[in-house]
Amino acid sequence: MPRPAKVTRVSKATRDKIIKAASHAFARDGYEGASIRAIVAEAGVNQAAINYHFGSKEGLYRAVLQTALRALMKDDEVPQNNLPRETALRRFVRRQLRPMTARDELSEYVRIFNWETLKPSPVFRKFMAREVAPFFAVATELARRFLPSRATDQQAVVGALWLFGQCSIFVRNADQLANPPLRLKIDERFVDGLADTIATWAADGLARLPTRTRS
Amino acid sequence: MPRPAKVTRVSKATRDKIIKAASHAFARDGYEGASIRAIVAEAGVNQAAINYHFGSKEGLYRAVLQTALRALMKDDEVPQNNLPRETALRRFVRRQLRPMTARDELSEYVRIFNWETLKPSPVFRKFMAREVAPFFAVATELARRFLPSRATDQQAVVGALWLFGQCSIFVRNADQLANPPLRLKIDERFVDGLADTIATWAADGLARLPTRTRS
DNA sequence: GCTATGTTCAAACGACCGTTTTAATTCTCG
DNA sequence: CGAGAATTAAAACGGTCGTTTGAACATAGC
Repeated sequence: MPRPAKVTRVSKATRDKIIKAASHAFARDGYEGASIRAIVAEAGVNQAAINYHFGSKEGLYRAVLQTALRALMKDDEVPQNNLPRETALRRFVRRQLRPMTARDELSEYVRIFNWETLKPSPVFRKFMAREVAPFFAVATELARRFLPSRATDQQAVVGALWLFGQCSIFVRNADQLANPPLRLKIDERFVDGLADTIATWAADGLARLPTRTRS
Repeated sequence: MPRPAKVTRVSKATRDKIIKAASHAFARDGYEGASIRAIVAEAGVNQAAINYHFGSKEGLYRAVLQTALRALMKDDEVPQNNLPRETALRRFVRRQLRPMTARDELSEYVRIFNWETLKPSPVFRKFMAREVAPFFAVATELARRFLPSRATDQQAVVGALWLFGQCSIFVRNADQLANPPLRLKIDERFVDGLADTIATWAADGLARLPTRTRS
């Protein structure tokens, strides 16, 4: 099981092609469902290249998760505390909804994480346990700006989770919304309006968080 | 590919054992991830029994979906329109949250449907397209009781979906909530409180559905 | 009890899986 | 340029998958 020591120009190109194709495959079929043969076919590289460059399928998945997390956190890492909380919330929601229309890398990454929430892979558990924390912290901070000052940490976490949930349900079901029997036309304007709606609901909901939640 | 003509006593027992084990497996690993060999091992039957009784893995999955849907719709089919809308909403939410604590068949069925929302199987698309409709209609009707009278059908559908989403995100992440770093103690009392919270939020949110949503 | 039919069983088939091996090719650098 | 390392390539390995086969077993009806 040789592994590259020096990283040459060509090998980097191969690595990038593999990761790109692997993101496609893992997003579409999940970790177990995606096959190495399908990935190398799409990437146009040899099958052994994956084991050579990443050691194993797990190693490749680790690399994809790394790439995904970096891309997803890129703009969220700087909490927009300088903005009015309503504006910050609206932007957060809109960003979460972006995969509904943007069929780009970002929506693939979101899908990979959706797979992980349903059946976490061992790779994910080990690798992500700490890396996701700061990403989640942004949402928690955002939620706290709307919560009553007496809210506990746990309530803030629940609020943040609630926030993610309201967005992700639409992202997850975007295709079903677009198809019969609903046939919603999901374009930028629709998502903009939806972001307004969710932001409004969420702001109201967080502000009146019942203290009974942790009864 | 022989199939049973008469259904005898013994064959029904075998069928039931298989369906029970298959529900376990499909809920845990999804349709593709679950293997026939694992199912028959858990059921304690021969491997060929599945092809004999259900024709194929797809046929078995169809039977499981049928069982699951029947169980999930059992009490929801009768819309509780005689109750005050707040009570009906609270009960609906509480029922949706039931799998958080009830580690019984019902929670397995919910998990199977979670798999399908992430990657619908051909079986599901064909079989469920119409069967799910009445189940979803109950939620839509419930949402409509809170919406402004001017709300369109599509807004009611979005409201219903929003309702499902608020519940399912907690169901889906129940395990993560219970584990570090949160360590929430998810018992009946917690879920009761959570149901109150969600019902309150949802009632408020639906009542002030912005008309811009369908811009 | 015998026959016919329903049901179970062990074994095998071909296909696909992730990984390894071995050899050829390409690149890097003195 | 040429030696040595890095990378690609093709083929094969062992394993699991869903399905099929053909014989053994259990059951029902006359």
